[in-house]
Amino acid sequence: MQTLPVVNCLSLRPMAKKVRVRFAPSPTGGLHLGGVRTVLYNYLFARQQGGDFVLRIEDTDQSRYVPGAEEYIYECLKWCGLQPDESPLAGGPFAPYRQSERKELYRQYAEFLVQEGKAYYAFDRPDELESMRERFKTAENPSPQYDHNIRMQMRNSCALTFEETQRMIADGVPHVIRIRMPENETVTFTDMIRGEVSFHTSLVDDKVLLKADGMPTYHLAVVVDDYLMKITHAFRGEEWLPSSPVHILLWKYLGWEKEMPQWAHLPLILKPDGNGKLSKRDGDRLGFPVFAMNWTVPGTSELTKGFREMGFLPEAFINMLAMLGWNDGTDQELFTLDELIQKFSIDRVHKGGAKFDFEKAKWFNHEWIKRADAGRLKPEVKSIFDQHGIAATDDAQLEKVIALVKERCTLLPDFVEQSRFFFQTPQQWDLDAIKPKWNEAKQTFFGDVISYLQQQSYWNATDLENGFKELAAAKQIKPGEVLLPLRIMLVGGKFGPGVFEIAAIIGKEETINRINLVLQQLRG
RNA sequence: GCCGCGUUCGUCUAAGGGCUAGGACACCACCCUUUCACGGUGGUGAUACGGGUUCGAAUCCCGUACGCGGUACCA
Repeated sequence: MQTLPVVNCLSLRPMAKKVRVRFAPSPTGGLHLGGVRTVLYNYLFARQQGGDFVLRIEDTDQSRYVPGAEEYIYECLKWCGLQPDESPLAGGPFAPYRQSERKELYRQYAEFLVQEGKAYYAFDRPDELESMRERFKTAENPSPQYDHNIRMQMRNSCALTFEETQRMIADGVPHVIRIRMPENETVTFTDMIRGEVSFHTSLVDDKVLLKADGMPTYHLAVVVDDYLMKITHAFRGEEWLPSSPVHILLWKYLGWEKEMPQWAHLPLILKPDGNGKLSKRDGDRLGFPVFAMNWTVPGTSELTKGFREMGFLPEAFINMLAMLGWNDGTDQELFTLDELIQKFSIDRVHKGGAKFDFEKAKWFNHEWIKRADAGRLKPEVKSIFDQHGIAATDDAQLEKVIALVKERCTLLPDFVEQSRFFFQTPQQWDLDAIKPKWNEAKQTFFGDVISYLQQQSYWNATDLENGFKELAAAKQIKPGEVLLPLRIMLVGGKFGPGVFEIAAIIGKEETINRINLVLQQLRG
């Protein structure tokens, strides 16, 4: 008997290449919303496919090195719960994961391309490049490229003789290696999000592959490292789409075409007003965060606020980001990370850019706070209380308070305003809300309330409420007339959970104390 | 300029040739609530434009407009 075909299929499954994705930021500053979303999509895909998620640091531009930026990235990923399987910090089978530490590795590939005639040495100095651009600049072509049209007019190994080239290299003349873009080819590939995309090579410039300082550019490094690290799927921002033909040609020229990852160019996150990519500036201007966490430019006091410090829950932050450009096809908007892993699919990623809406972001956070149980919220709330000098020593009581006020909190710091009066006697009261309707009868009534409360041995919300209302009825006062004053006395303002819940928590002594305090002020 | 990618309520989006184009945020109104919230009900509000193809187009094709991205020895 032959094996059933379906069994054959299954047995072939494990042979399929293991999914490996990477997030490859350059450590130049805070981690932007869009960056975190790229991490997220990478992570979701990797987890769903049982693959690996790699963090690779693209620090090939030494002039843009910013101390602390790399640590900041680790911290962000940790906060978001999107930890890489391999990274400079965690190590892994393909170390090093920092491109600056892989510097020596890239040159051989660039030299190989030169030998193959797919790349060439170029000796042009920066000022020569600039004057070239000046010289060829016209109204129709405001930014001339270093391409096949002008290649032969520059100082490079295409235009110079073999001997001249060799001599200059021997003399140590600084040079770069550029890719030699073909003059008349069409590069076509299938993007997982956009479908078939094609470019004509005559319109793409001879990009620098290896810089004069020996460092690769992004173009070379991304191809070499994705190959060496066995990356199977490459997710990146849409801004990379125009240079994708260079990368695809590189995969081909290096002889790795069969190993090339599948590409997915993610839509951009746009500023809420007007158009354009969302930038740190927009956040400052409009008053919302753009970075995941606070970021201070080293050596300055220039602080950019982050979502974490502004009081977002990581669950909400991730959820919100996931929905910016993706949905599962149903009306569901609230997803846990596990649900996202289960349901994420690249073909449901939207093609167009999405304007960032801070109001919606806050809504996600509010929903997550409402859903979270008090225990989950406790560490965050405690730390915020610490910052505001609120001492919550009794854990059980703190949890009660959190449960009572969380539906009124959109951002974590809202817990301060919403629950300070549980722990501290109000310093100010909204007396204007009581005064207009205040009279002798009410003054007397609250005196009676105090005597009543003093006699109570039971102290819970239900009994207090019943007792208070009975007393009011006995004194011929409508509960509605005295409930608001009572609230102001206990809370200080017109907000907060049920008054008797509050009285139950702050206790007999403090309740009476607060009533007294306000009564005195009302008398004076 | 050139190249590429986009375009459904103000915003995020659903609808992959067939209903009054659905949901969410925000906004407004009402209900609940003797505070504030939560919750509930309802409302305003969109297929950029022009041509095709088709019995029928938000959906497929072409063009235009608009937006964005790229056009660095930055990523």
